[in-house]
Amino acid sequence: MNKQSLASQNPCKLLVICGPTSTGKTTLAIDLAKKINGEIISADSRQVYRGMDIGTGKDLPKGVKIKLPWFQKYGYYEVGGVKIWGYDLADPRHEFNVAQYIKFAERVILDIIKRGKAPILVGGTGLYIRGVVDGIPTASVPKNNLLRKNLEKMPPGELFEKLAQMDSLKAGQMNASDKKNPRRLIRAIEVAMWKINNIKKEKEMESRKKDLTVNLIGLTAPEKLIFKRIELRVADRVRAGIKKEIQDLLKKHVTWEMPSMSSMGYRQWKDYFGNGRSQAEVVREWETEEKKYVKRQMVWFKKDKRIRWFNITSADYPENVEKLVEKWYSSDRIEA
RNA sequence: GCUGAGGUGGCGGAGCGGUCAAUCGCAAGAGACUGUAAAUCUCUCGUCCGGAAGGACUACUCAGGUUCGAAUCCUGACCUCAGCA
Repeated sequence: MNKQSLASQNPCKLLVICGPTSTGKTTLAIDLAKKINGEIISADSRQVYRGMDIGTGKDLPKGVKIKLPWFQKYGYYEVGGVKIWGYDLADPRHEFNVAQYIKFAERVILDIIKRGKAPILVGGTGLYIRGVVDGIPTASVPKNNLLRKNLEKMPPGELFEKLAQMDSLKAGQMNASDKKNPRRLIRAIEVAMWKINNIKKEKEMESRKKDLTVNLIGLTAPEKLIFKRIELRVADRVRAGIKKEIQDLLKKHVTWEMPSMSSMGYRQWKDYFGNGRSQAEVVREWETEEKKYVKRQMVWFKKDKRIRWFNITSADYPENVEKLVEKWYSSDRIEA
């Protein structure tokens, strides 16, 4: 089979811009979108929550409101004439997960392509990007609250034993770290159990295939610079009113235990409200957490060899990205 | 100046005669990740050799002392904090 025919089988092109936090992914994406007639889909596990704007860095210009087409339950923001999807998908009182995200993203991407525009997936949540780009076969296996509750208190060793009995293959694949990770073990058991009860569906699940050609672009910078930016950004967010944002959330019955509130820039304030923790301390910890997060992100992204990295300290990086992207869009060739 | 408490690894903080290179937490470094992913989890963490087992060395403010043996007991010096002046 030659390249031409492969290309015709894969008409959908998805540009991905990823990388650690505060490298200017969205800014770059907006500029690119203007040039290639694109629309942005945010791949960010926190920006999906409504009312969590300052802390998650949605960076929306003042007064911009979400636009909700009457026939859809999700909408977009328009920044500089560019549509951004993927914000405000969920109520912060509810939990949100990759499966929901994938479903959402696939629908929007398809819609964007149908309208003749170029989808640009932008974000720092590696798992969400992977979900869209490569798919996660077990993502559709629903959670089982009763099971989770029952297993909650079980020590990792016992959980592992249980998993080994139900799905020895999966158990064998688990690495040393995950064998001690209760959350992962419980999910694995959940999946194993579901498979036992849904043998037919499992086959269907595996046969689903992606019909996308992707181009992954990563933005980086020297760690020092990223850290500096983080400090500035945290200070900005305090100034912009993160405290009020949190108070508003609390008023709307969002509580500290909810997954949404485990976000950086939120959870650190818990003891500030009530336990007399100082703002300086909150800010310090917030900065530290952001820095640790950058490292985790890099560990994740580094492993994906498809990503082409651009250092944002080189003055001509936007041009270089642009050139690459334009070339990619104009060719039918599939990227390796 | 007096009285009380205390000085332990980058920080917080255990240990209170031997099993202590020193529980634990944080920070730091490395890494994992297939429905919570900004989440969760793992490993390393005095120095040197070793993949590890292990070994060598230097350590619990400083200086002496008691003891077979001291981070742990005694004396003094320096410093910190709290209360009284």
